[in-house]
Amino acid sequence: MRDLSRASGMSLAGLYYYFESKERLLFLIQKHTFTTIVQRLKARLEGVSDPEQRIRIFILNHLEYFLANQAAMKVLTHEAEALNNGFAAEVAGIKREYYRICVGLLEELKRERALQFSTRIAVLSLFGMMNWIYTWHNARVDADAQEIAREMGDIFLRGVMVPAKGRK
Amino acid sequence: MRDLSRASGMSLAGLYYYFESKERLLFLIQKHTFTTIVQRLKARLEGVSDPEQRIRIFILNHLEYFLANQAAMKVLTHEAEALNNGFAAEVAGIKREYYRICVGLLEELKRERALQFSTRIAVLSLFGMMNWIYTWHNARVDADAQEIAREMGDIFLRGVMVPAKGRK
DNA sequence: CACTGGTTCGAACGAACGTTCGAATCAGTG
DNA sequence: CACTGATTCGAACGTTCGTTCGAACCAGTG
Repeated sequence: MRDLSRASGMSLAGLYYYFESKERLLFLIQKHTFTTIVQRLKARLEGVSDPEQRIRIFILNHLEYFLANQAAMKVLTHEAEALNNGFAAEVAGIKREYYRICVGLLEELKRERALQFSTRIAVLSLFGMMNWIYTWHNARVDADAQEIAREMGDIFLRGVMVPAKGRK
Repeated sequence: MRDLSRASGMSLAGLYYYFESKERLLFLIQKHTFTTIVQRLKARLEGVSDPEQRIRIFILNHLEYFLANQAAMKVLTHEAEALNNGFAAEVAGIKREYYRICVGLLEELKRERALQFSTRIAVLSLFGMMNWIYTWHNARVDADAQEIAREMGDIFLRGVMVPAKGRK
C-alpha cells in the first residue's frame, strides 16, 4: 500500500478513502482485468465461425493482453489465491467462464475434425504455454504478441490435430 | 521462518544456528532442487539416443519431480526472483544449464527430422505447459505424471514436427 | 569432578506492514 | 460571509516479520 501511495502521489491514508482494504483493491483489479479479457475475446469471436480461426483468436487475445500488461499479469498470477472466500468466489466465477469458453472452442474443433484428445489436458497445456510468457518475454529480443500467437498456435493446433482413427 | 520453526519442531532461534538467513535457506533449497532435477535427467538420458524418446524422458522427469513436490515447486516458482544478486547468479546458472539441455534435445530432433521451428519459442512453450501444472493438478481427479507426460508429449511433439519443406 | 565445544531456546529488537483517526483543506451553496 | 460535505493527509496504532543475544543445556574429554 505504501508503494501504491508513492506511485500514485496520494497519501497512504488517502488510498483508504477510496478502497476500504488492500484485499478489496486487489479484488477490484482482478475482477476488472479478467472481465476485460473475456469481454474483448467475445467481441473478437463475433462473426468468426471457423473453429481453428477461433482458437487462434483466443490465443492472440490472451497474449496481447498479457504482453501489454506484463508486470500486472505477473502480480495477478502470483496473487491468484490471496483473496478470502467471499472475494475469491466472484473472481473464480469469471475465470471459470473464461476456461469454459476455451473448452468450448476446443470441442468445436474436435467435433468438426473428428479429433481425439483430452480436452482438459489440452486446455491447461495451452494456458500454461500462454501464461508462462510473463516469466520470459523480453520486448527487446522477442517478437510481438501477433507473431508469438502465430507460433504457439502452430505448435498447439498441430499438436492437437490427430484424427481419431489415426491414434494409438 | 516462524512457520518453518513450528513445522520442524525447532525453535525460531535454533533455525538461525543452522541457516544464517532466510535468504540463504531459500538459496540452498533452490540449489538443491534444481541440481537434483538436472542430475536425475542426465542419468535417465544415459544410453538413450532416439531424439523423440529423449524429449519424452525430459518431460517425464520434469513432471514427475513437479508433481512429487507440488507445494515446494509452487513456492520455488513464485520465489524465483527473491534472491539478491550473489545467490541469484548461482541458481540462474543451474537453471540455464537445464534450459540449454532442453534446447539441445530439440536441436537433435530438428536435425534428425529436418524440422523447422523457433527453438526458443518451442522450449519456452514446453516449460510453460509443464510448469503450469502446479496451478491445476489435483491428485484426486487427474492422471499421474506418466500419463500426463505422455499426453503433453503427444501434443508438443506432434506440434513441433512439421518438415521444413512443408512449411509456409 | 571441572571444562569445553556444540546445540537449543525464550525473549527481545528494529523494521515493515495494513489500517485508523482526527485535523486540515477545498469546492460549492445559501 | 458562514456552513456543509467531500477529500486529503500526518501521525500513530497494533501486528507480523527477519534477526540477534545471552543464558541454558548436553555430550564427551581430561
